Amino acid sequence: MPFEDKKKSRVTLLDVARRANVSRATASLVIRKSPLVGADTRARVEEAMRELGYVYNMGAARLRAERSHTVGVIVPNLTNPFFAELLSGIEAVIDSAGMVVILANSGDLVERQDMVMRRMREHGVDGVIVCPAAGTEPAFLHQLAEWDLPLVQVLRQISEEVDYAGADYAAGMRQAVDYLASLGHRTIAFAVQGPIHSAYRERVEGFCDAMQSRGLDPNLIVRVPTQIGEIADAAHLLFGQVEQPSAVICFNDVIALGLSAGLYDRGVQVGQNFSLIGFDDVTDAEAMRPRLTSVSTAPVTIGANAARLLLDRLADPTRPARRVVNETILHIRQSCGPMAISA
Amino acid sequence: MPFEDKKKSRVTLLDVARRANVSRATASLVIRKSPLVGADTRARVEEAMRELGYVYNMGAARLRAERSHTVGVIVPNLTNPFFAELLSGIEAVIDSAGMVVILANSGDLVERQDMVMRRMREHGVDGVIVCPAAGTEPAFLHQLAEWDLPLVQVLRQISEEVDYAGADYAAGMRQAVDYLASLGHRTIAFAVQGPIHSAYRERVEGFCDAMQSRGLDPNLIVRVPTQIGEIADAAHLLFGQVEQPSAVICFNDVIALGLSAGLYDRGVQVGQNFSLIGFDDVTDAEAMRPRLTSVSTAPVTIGANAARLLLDRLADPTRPARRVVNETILHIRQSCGPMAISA
DNA sequence: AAAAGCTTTTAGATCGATCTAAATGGAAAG
DNA sequence: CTTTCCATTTAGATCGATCTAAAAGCTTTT
Repeated sequence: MPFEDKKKSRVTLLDVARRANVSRATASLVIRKSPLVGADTRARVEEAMRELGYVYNMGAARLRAERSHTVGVIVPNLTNPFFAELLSGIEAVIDSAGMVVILANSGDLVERQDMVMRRMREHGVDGVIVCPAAGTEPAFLHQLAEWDLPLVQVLRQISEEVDYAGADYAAGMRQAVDYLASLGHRTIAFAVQGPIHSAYRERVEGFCDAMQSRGLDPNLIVRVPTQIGEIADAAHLLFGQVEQPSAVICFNDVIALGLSAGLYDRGVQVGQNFSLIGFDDVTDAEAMRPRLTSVSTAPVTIGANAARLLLDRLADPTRPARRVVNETILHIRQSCGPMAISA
Repeated sequence: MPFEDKKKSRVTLLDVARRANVSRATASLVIRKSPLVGADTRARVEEAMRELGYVYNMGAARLRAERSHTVGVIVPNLTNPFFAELLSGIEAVIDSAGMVVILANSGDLVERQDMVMRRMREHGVDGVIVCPAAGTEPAFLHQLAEWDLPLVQVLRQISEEVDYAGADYAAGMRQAVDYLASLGHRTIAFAVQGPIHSAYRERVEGFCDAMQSRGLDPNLIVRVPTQIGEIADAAHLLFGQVEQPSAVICFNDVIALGLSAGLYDRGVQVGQNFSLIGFDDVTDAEAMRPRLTSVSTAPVTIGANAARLLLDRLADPTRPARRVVNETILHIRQSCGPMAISA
């Protein structure tokens, strides 16, 4: 065998084929688990691969086959534990499909999102899962369609005609309002934060609808700072109002954590004379005191759903768009109490 | 121009070259910003690229050039916000170097780590940043070296002869012990958790050394559950001891959060008659009540350091291994008080 | 005017797989 | 014994870039 390992060069499929006394084409069929190849030949090739320490070269394969086994994931903010959980769900499903995740952070900026999108195309991803940056235009999605790059929207939606995985935020808000109302609360505030996007609007609308359908005033919406350390200090905003709320629903658990601390600072007993509900039900909710009652949106599940949507679409690019909207669950703990006590 | 856009096929460099009346080779030089090409020619080619909507094909380039502009990142657990912040630091630096991150989760399992590593090789990553799974053997690193795949260890180290980015955990422990000692505490517990790895050992050893050098007993080490919800219930472990501790240092902030809740449940006033110090200084530390005094390890910075180490190594594979060990900072807030009050 | 020395451009081979279309070999059918 | 059919196997073109070594244009020197 003159051509064994000349120098330091990579072991190629041709090397394997030679060693197994078959053609390059046959060796290729073995790798791809084609049923065409005979059992003994297959064994011989696999043996050769093992002996030579062969490593498949995706790059070369992709060039010819037009599939990269690669999925782009674009999130607006990695630092937020919520997105980390989402990512974890995506990664698990993509990985078990034998593909890999190429990760990018848009910083919730459309320009960066465009840049990152371009880079994904350059790397030839088979599809992308995107949580669209606030302010993303529908044109963005049309562009992608024109490039025929399969896309799944996650958590936020720009268009109804494109696959989407998220949670039923409006229903979650209704659950929160219903629960507080059942405890006798009539004046309920809503603490919001951050950039405006579909998930933001769904929550606000969900809150307003739920309040109005019970004949309650839905206008007690207060914006709190983005910086986590400053949220506590914003608790006073709850008390400058014309009508004094006895409860507050938070846009997410980060706000809930901050306001809980701020209320504590003011000597308000959360769960006793003031009620507080979070949104997302992150793991910390269980570790807080009082334990946080929160609407669970199960980010890991949403991520897994998004990944499955993309895999399905890759399998059949012509299938109609689907929307997988996860049910939310109100996780009741200790941060709410009956209105009677608040009086 | 007969060959414009035949069907739906991708615009190739050859198309661009034809449109600009140059050769494929010249067009290639333009893309790679070679100084060899004349200014007018460059302009013409760039114009053609724009007109045709050309997208660079990394896959093809990589095949020939043996560089994929791709970096593998392997973390043991995406769900942990600490790793999410780390990832964020890595991504930012890798991105600004014009490369992309391929992400994988080892689940802190060596077998999965091997699998994932193989996949990274198949995708032809230029290098990897790994937080090694607990129980990773030095052989793993030698293997990588043999494959000459550049690697940077992050947060945990298996070998001293390979690039490493982390924090000075031992010094951080000393800061915590020193601070508590300065407040008069003599009996200090250490609450630990999770799999055993270098970062674990460094913290434990740092704690023991710091205690011993002050003549204090370093044997009050208690293991708490991994599940965040169960940590609070484990607070009783602090009180079953022969000698009653007046303070506890936590392996990380998750434990601190849990124990803080557990102590609250038992009516212990953290910061008044019991002191508690966290480790990592995650953003939540500021939002807790009492605000958590914690040793900051700055995961985003560590991630950025790791990414820079890898970029440097890619630039010069022969350079000697470096270790970038970040200083920790004790962030004093409210969760500790003087021993006098505890009495 | 020829030679030498630049700068700029290019043809053609190459990377390592996949794909197409055809060849091969053996068993079954005529 | 030839023909047909099926299961395997294969040669050679191909994907879209980069690389090498040489050619083509210029200017400057002799």
